[in-house]
Amino acid sequence: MATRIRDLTSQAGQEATVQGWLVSLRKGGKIRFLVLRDGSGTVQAVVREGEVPPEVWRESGELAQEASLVISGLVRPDQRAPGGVELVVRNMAVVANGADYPITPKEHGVDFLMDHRHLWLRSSRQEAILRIRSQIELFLQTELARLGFVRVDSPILTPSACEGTTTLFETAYFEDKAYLSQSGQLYNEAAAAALGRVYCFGPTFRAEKSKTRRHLMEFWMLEPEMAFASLEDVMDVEERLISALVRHLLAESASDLATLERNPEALAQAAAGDFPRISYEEALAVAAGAGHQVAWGDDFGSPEETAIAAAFDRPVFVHRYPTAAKAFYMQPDPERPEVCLSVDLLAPEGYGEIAGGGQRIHDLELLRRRLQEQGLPEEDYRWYLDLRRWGTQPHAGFGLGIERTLSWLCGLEHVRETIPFPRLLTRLYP
RNA sequence: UCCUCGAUAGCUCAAUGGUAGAGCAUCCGGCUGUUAACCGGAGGGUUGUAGGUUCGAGUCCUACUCGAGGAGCCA
Repeated sequence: MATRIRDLTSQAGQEATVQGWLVSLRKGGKIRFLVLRDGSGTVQAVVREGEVPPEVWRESGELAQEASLVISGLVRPDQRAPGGVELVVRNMAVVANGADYPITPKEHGVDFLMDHRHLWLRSSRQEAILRIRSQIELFLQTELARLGFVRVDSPILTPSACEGTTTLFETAYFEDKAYLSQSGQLYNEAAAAALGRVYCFGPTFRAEKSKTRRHLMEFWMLEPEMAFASLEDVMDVEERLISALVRHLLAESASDLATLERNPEALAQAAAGDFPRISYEEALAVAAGAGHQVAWGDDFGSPEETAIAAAFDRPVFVHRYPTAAKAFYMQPDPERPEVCLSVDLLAPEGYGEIAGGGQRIHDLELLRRRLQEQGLPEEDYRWYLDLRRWGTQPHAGFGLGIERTLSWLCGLEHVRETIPFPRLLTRLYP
């Protein structure tokens, strides 16, 4: 079994074999430096004429970027080697050489990189982002399990528009039509009445013609749902999850964050928890103070969200939006029915809304009335209404957008880098 | 759908309306410690498409195509 490059430092003075891809080749007259990567790290391999078989010497001079290699040699600490350890090559097998690799160590434009996304993934920045993405997905699920949540997968093919508002991708379902899920929430509510605390995690689809750095047509959402729970419970769980996640990443993904040049100081406050909780009306005042006048009843646009978030040093909850501005299932505040028990979590530094949720309507008649008011056909929601006929209870949940969260945590310019193969308004390739 | 900006070598970019260039990549040569190595040489172009103005258009005008950022909508 070959050694992974990140483990080489512990094998100084020993022979080792590594397998990987050529990042760069620097040639002297009788000495060559091969930088190799294998997904766990990079290492410099040194080839000297006369110290390797003649065919290895010849082949080492003909290698192209991204050639795949198996190299064996002596692991030797050396101040001159990047990372402090290098591999003195004794032998090398060329698994595959190449030519004219499109992505060079120089600058490239976005369109070019997106066209070569399948190769772009090999760059150190993309590696770091994908590792952090994996950490986030793993950690959040582990943490939810610790809190007693059960993962219940919701369907991706759905029979009709669940929320009515957003545009759905339509697909053929034999003689019928089906739509790609835009949220697993309604199904989560059914599952929560079975298991108490549940979450779903999977891709969601929005056929909106959005073309900004915060939008994808296909993105991943983590949606917890709790029976016998309130708006306050939602904020408690969100704050606990996010702050624990930030602490986890600062500890476990420090080197990847460093690769991305993400300053840990920018995340220190979020790691501390204690996220401010302000009402929609308080948020209106904050926006107005920053020069953004929003009329009561209107939702915040992106510039307003950014201004509100900028007033705080950590993520901020904005709760109790106008009922009319939110989805039909949001529970109106019993004391003020014109606002509902909803909450958005806004990330700092202009990253905007990363989570949205709230308390759901549990009263059958109120829910029917809200469906009617929004012009939604009751027969489409028969099973959803059933949840209020038998064993109904106050329940609440939220959806956390993985890509926006990742974008914020990594300090990225655009969510397109947070998902391996982004689906954008004008891009379905590769 | 709307607003703004853009498209020149494989890539990133230059070029007062007057002979289309550079760096990187590629190929050839040199160099025994390189760090985005360096030095010398070579090849590489229907300037997004179609029209127009002009003695002359990469440059000015019109339309279209494609892309980027933003708005709306949202996570």
